[in-house]
Amino acid sequence: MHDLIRQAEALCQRSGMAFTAPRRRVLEILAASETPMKAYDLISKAGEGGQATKPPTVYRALDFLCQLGLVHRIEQDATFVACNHAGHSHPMALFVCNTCLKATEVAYDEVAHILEKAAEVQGFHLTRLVVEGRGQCQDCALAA
Amino acid sequence: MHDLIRQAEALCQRSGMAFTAPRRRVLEILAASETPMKAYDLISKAGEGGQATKPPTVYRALDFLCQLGLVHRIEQDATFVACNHAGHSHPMALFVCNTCLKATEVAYDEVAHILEKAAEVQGFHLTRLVVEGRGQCQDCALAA
DNA sequence: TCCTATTATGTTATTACATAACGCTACGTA
DNA sequence: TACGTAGCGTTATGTAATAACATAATAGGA
Repeated sequence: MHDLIRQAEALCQRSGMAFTAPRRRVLEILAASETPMKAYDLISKAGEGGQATKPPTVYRALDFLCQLGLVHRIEQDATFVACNHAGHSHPMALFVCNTCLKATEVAYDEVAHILEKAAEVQGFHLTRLVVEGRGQCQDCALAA
Repeated sequence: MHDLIRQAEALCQRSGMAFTAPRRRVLEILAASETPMKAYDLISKAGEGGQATKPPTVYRALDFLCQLGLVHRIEQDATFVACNHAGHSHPMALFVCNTCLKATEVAYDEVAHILEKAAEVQGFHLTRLVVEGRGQCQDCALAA
C-alpha cells in the first residue's frame, strides 16, 4: 500500500510531474480502502484532518491519478479504485463483486485485440475501451 | 423506427407488461434520435408537447426499457440509446464516435466467453458485462 | 534580480444526473 | 365490494461533476 505511494512518487519524478499534497492524500485514502470509493466519500474523508476539502480539489487529483494509471474510474457506478498493477497500463478489466464490493483486475490484451478488429470491420477505429463486470468473487461464493 | 415501437408492443404483450404512454414516448424520442441522449434532454423533449415531464417519470421508463433490452445505457457518459437489435440480447458492445457521437453496436459473444473464462480463473463468476468503446467511425474518418 | 509563464490549489457557485418518499389511479381478482 | 399490484404524478432531496475566477509556488530567461 505504501508501495503504491512510492511508485507514484517515482512515476511523477520521472515524468516531471508534481506529487502534491492533495494528490498524495487522495491516493492514500484510495490505497487504504478495500473497495472502490465514491467521489463524495473521498471528499469527506479527505477533509477529516481539519480543513474542508472541496469537490474540485478531489476531482482534479482523481483526473491526475487516472491519467497516470494509478487509479481507475469504474464507469458503471462512478467509483474510483487504486490500481495494483500501477504505472503501467496494458488494458485492464475491472470486475466488481456484488456482495463484498471489492474489485478484481483482469488483464485483457487478447480481448482488446479482438474488439479492435471487430470494430475495424465496421470501419470504426477504437481509441479507448472500457471493460467492466459484475458478479461474485471467490470468497463470497465460498462463504455463501 | 416504427418497427421498434411495434417490437416493443409485441414484447410487452408477450410478457404481460404494459407499454404505457410515458414508456412509448421515451422510446419514440430515443428511436428518432441519431445519437445517444442524456436523461435531461429526454426529460425536456418529453415535456415539449404540453405538460411538464419530471425526472422520475423518464428514469422509470428508461429502467423499464433497459430491462427489456430496447434501450441501452452508455455508462461512460450516462447516455441512453435505442437498441436496433431489439428484443434480444446477445451481448452487445457500444462504440461511440467522438466526432459525430453516433453509437455503433458490435456483437461480442466470443469476447464474452473469453472474459468469463478469464474471470473464472480467478474464481470470479460474471453476471453482467459492460463493454464500451470510443473512437472514430468510418464516416468521420473519411470526412477528415 | 525581476519579470513572466506555467502549474497547481482554493473558493464560490452552479449544472447535471438520479432517486426517495408519498399519494393517487387503474385494473384484475377473490 | 374489498384488496393487492403496477404504474404514474409530484415534491423534495441526494449525489456527481464542472465552470469560472482568484491565489500561491516555482522555474527559466532577460
